[in-house]
Amino acid sequence: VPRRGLSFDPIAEAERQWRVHGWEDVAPAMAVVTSVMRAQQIFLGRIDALLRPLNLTFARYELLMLLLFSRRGSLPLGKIGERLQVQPASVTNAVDRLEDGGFVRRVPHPTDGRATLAELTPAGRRTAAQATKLVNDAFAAIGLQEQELTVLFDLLRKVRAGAGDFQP
Amino acid sequence: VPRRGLSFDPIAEAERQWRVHGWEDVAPAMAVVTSVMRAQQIFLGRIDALLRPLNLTFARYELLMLLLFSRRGSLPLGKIGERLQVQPASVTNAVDRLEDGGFVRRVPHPTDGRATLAELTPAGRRTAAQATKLVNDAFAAIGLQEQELTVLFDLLRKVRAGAGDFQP
DNA sequence: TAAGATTGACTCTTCAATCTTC
DNA sequence: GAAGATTGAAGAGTCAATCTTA
Repeated sequence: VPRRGLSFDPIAEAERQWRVHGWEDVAPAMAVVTSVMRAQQIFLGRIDALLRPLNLTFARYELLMLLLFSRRGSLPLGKIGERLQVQPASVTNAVDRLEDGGFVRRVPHPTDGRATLAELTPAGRRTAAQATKLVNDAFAAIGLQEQELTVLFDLLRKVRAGAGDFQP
Repeated sequence: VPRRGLSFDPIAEAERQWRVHGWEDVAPAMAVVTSVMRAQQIFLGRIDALLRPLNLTFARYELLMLLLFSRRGSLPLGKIGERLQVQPASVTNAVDRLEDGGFVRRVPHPTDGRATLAELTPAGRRTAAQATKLVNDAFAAIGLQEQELTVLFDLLRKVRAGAGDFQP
């Protein structure tokens, strides 16, 4: 997305405004929240654009990779939502699309009549590998050094843990 | 959102899987991208929940604050989109809702017949102040120290600049 | 009763097409 | 023709309600 860049950083400018208006104490946190929002928008836009030709989105790609890394190439939908930290409705939606694309099959759970498994098809396996090549290029293009990535990850991990996302 | 936390970090687990499957070189970047996605989800969920009683969302709140910080309390919709880095359609949508809520008025641009201004109403000014109290609490609850926030901001700024978001 | 999954209503986002005015 | 704004369609997310099975 070659949207023309601004001649200044709008988030830095917003932080300045917060300070000017007497909220110096929360200005840095505000800037961080806004930066996270914007970074997410950038990442998602890039990756979704890359994956579009494969009939995938980042959300569906994550689901595909989770299945690929699973022992049997299949998982109950509930387990998927738990791992991906999304609502059941989102899992249903993503699996619907993946099934339409022929990447996944719904299979009844062998022992629990309430549950459904999403199972990778051979096409799903192939496409996951193909998509990973594309996505890896996008990851590499982030432009941070190994150590910076580690610091960034650790800080965000602290944020997530603080929000009760998992037991640290 | 008191969703029960997992007993492990699903993103750290995903990174481990990437390493196991031979993508050690991109695993840290993958973990960062996923962490940003998740942090955004957390922030947005919290803030939107806080603002819901005021009939605001984070997107609308940002627009309100941009107007509040502007010289005249009004800006052309195009300028708003540029500053907030969202599409024109998103601005139209947000202004529609804010207008429904009585926080903003559409006013014809005095010199350019094509353009429209969004102008704060007195209620909009009051509500913006009220919302800021709530949002500031959420910001303060991030749980990072001043210096950590600075480091986080700088790293994300580098990511944004690398994506061509603005001229560094 | 509770768990697993689905559905429908709603919000926010993007994109492409359109309309008016410069 | 190009800029500013709006519209409609499509995707993904939330929540609340529902249906089936344990």
